[in-house]
Amino acid sequence: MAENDDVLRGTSTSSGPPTKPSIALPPRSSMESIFNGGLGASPGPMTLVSSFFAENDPDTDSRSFSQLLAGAMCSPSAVSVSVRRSEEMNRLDQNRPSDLVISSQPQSQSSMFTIPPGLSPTGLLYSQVWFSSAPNPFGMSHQQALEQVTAQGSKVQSHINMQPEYTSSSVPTTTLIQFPSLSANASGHQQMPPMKESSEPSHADQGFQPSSMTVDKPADDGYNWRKYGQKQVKGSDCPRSYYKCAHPNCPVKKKVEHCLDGQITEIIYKGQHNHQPPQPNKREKDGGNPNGDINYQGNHEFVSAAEVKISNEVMSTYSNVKRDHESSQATTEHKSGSSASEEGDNDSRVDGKEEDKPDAKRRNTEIRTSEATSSHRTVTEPRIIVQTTSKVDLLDDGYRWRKYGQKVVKGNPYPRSYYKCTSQGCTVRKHVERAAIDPKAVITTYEGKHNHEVPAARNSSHNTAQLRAHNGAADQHSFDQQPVSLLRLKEEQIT
DNA sequence: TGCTTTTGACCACCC
DNA sequence: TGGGTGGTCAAAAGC
Repeated sequence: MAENDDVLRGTSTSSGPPTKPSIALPPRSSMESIFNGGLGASPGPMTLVSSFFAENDPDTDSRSFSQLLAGAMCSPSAVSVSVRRSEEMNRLDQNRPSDLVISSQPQSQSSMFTIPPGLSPTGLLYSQVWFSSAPNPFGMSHQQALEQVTAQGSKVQSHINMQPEYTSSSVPTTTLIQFPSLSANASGHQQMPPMKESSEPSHADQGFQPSSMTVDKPADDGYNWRKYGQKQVKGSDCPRSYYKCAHPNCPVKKKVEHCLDGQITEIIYKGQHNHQPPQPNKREKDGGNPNGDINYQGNHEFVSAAEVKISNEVMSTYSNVKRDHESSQATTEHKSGSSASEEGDNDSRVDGKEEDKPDAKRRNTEIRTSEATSSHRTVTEPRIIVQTTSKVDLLDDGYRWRKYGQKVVKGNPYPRSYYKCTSQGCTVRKHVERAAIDPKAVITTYEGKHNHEVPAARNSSHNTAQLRAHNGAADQHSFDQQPVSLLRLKEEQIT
């Protein structure tokens, strides 16, 4: 999908042939299969980042993280451009989520990527939807790309700031998977009509549009569920259905909110399966899951399999087009590159990793899939959040944050942390993560826009600068009062 | 006939 | 303490 490539580079379609990236990339690893699964040829947003680097500066190794970012941001079309979802971008490609923004923030210490509302770095890392249409010229997973990026950043020793919240001691109690939207309706960007889960043939030339899931049975995540209740949730048009895992003695429940049009707006899993997912057919055993996109990735625990399943479901919805045309290729890749995600392997890794998890995490796990806002009804990317005990933290951007989640991602020994602004009525969230390779490289994602002033006690100049960068970008992108996410790649100082 | 879904009612928790 | 809300139960209905 050349159009996507153009979008990713922030260039127009009129630009010349892409320069071959020269960035040195790590070889593909088994971990990669987590992110590319059957879509193995899919570059993710972080691949995009590395692509930026490479494209604009072949000599990436000699440059700092910031320089790399700056270089990336200073690509001909990206310089000081808040691209947003614009008509121009619409022209470039109507088939991609519209809100991916790559912008330069001159006033910021850090370059920023503005990512679609609700799309967290995790979402980016897991993103396989619309990026999946483009071939991955690097054979690089999103996580690897992130690592690559941050590894570059690690070479720079300036202003490294380790945030004290990065601890692995938090006891997660709840896992959420959210499907924030990638596409804003407010802009009038067209949406696909709700797609049936996987049965309807698709054609790429019809224009692939991401869409929320429409399912006859909610979230076929590999387990069998029995509906035991339904309620109309106040303040929502979407009734909420309650399901229990049909497996005997399995405590897992899930709540599914779906609108009248059938679109699932939220899926919340609670608890953890004490059994293996049923294996209705041999497709998965053969190394290809029913959808051919993502296999079980065997991530620590059963619920992780469910996460992948959910991701799988969504991806399968979105990748119908791709699958129709690339099924043979995908199958080949599955067999060769994703064998680690076959169920057998999954089982062993589930058991093995399980031992490394805090018990509390295994006790109560909840997975949520949702769209970020009611006005963003289109695509969804899995965002994985592990809720932990509530904790109020002061992070160095001046605002008061309450840590509400943390997630350890496979391949990254450092947890991701999730914070909410503690100000009354403020919905801004912050997502902080460290790179797997270099913990000094930190990615902070702000989601939303503060509706209040910085708490005075924390309103230092340094913080103000960061804040300005944050809110400045937010202002820049908070069109239509939609939530925005700012993915900040920055270097912080270890204290 | 048995399983699943629907739906009203009840219960518990939180503010 | 009471009302509101979410979660669950269980009988009825549907398949």
